[in-house]
Amino acid sequence: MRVTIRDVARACAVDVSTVSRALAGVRGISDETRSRVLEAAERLSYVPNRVARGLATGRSQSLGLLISDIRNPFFADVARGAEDAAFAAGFDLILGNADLESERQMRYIRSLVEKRVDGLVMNSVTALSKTEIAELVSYRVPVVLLVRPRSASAFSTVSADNFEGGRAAGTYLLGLGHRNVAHLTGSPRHANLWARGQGFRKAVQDGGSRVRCTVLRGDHTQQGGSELARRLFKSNPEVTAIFAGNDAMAYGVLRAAAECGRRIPETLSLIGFDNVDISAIVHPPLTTIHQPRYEMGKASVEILVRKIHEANPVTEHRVFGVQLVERASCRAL
Amino acid sequence: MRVTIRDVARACAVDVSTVSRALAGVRGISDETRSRVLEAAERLSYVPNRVARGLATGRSQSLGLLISDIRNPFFADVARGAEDAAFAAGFDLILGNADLESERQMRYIRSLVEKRVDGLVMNSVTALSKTEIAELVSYRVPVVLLVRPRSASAFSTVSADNFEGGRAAGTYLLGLGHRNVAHLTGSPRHANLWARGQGFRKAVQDGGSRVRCTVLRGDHTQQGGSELARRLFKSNPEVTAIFAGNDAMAYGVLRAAAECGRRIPETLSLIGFDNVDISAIVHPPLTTIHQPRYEMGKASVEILVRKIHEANPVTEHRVFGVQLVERASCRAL
DNA sequence: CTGAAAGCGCTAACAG
DNA sequence: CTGTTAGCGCTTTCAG
Repeated sequence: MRVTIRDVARACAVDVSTVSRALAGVRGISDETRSRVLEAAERLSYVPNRVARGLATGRSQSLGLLISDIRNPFFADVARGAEDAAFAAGFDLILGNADLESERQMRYIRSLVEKRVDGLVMNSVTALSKTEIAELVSYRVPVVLLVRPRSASAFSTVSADNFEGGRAAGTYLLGLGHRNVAHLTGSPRHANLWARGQGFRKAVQDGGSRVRCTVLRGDHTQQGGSELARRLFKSNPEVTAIFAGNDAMAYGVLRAAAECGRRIPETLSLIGFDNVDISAIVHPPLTTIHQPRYEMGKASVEILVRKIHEANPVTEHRVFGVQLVERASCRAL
Repeated sequence: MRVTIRDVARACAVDVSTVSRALAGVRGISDETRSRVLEAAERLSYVPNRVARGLATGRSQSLGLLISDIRNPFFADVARGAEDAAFAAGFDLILGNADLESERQMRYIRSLVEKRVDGLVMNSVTALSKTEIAELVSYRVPVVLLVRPRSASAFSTVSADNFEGGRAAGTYLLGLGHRNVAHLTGSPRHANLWARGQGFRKAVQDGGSRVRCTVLRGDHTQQGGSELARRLFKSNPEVTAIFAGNDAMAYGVLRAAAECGRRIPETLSLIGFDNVDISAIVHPPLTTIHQPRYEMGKASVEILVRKIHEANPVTEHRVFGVQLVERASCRAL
């Protein structure tokens, strides 16, 4: 049997409540008894039982992190930021990979609620139906989202300024003299990709009427990028610049370009979005839009923790600025 | 106040213990009362409290995953495998990034033990001192390690066959006709890297006396790979093939080679270890040794779960085969 | 098959 | 400042 608070109490002839107080480090206990208790606890190698504590206090000191896939480097960075913030605040982080599948996502949510997590940071709720979202809300657990849903909601959010990023990409390309540009992106239901596209479109519109802009949609993966690029090269061979919805797609473009004999950046400029680690390693080094992933993860649990501690929590929306990282995949016309 | 098992009991005029039995799905309860209880639970939107259950049963149904850094794609894959296996077995996974810092690692271990995790999968214990390991053992929590320590220990392990991988790299290079080869690696304290080097050395020895093999040690990072490569090009300019201890180092070599005007694979063959995702994207696509990361993560929690359920658990050592993935960074002499 | 009762280990008023 | 007294919500003997 494990040594409990009672054993410690017995060992120094005090009540368990006294031990509890000493261990909790509250004031209102004499220094002498405190150190006596602490010494005894140490000697008996007492290990507090947080689940018992959790039952008594109603707080588990753990948070849930529900993302689509930790293997996506974006989420790995976010997770690290989240984890560091949680660690600093004395919380543990329960990880869930939900693949944006609503059923899997709900199973996780229920499981986490049963474990009484004190809060939840989630990738997104876009895969959830209205009733599922209602269920989530009914659990009354503080939630921070990493994707700002277009509909208003009770959840706090942390996101990057995707719109501005898209616009920056557009003005950069136009500034380089490109007048026949393309945007390769994913499903319009993907809020982040959508905002990037909108920003890009805005830049193009502001660039005057002489610029041609073709938009192609497909899978927002390397594979998808390749396919779209090939289609683009056929339908609009005069295109001189591409804005890919994310870096993965940009790598696909890189591939397709190599196969189709289009040299980057000599005859085709390419800009991505994300600034994944390998962007600097790939050939040619990819010009892209950087979003502060680690900071976003960190901020999301900081907001969450604040929300947990506050009496009547406010829903907060924090958007992080993005930054164009100029490398070698774009060239002036 | 949340609805508890008592509310459900009251609602169908039975005792809480009956509700408990119905919910647990044990036999020895009439189908009629069971369905009545289940229906009431549903109607009241009862959400079981797993921390209370945990206190009563002594099991938390959660596991700890303690790795150095989730941003390392190797661990991201492992984590995903671990998470999938945990999910399938009804366990949650608490993530900890310990950076191989012993203090941080111990803080996590203590915190996880306080939370009464049912088991622990850890990257490695090599950063821990003898007393720290003793402390870990004293907690009597089932542990699976992802790095097989060279010393015997009470922990189960899951690892890749690093020795065989190193040997495969060596025989492959020799088979290509290379007779002046180099191995760039990290600290000899890093058990995996060490085994790879030993395997490589073995292949070289088996290759006869006419092959020259220089070994350089530094940081096992891209940066480190670059520096070692530059040093190598100075000290042994006739080298025709390099085996990098991991892919990150190989990328560093790629960089250094480009800067020093050595073309890969034309004048220099390069082989890595890990088969990180980008290996296929980088230029030239990297020939490397693949280890089944996802499967290793999966296996580690499967072993852990088995260990948890068994009465007198056996420590198990599972080693996964590796595979040479031939791409375009090596050429016959 | 079901109810009663006694905890699991800890916290939190409330007295003294 | 410390002890007493109730629980937190659930499981689990032990009777009936």
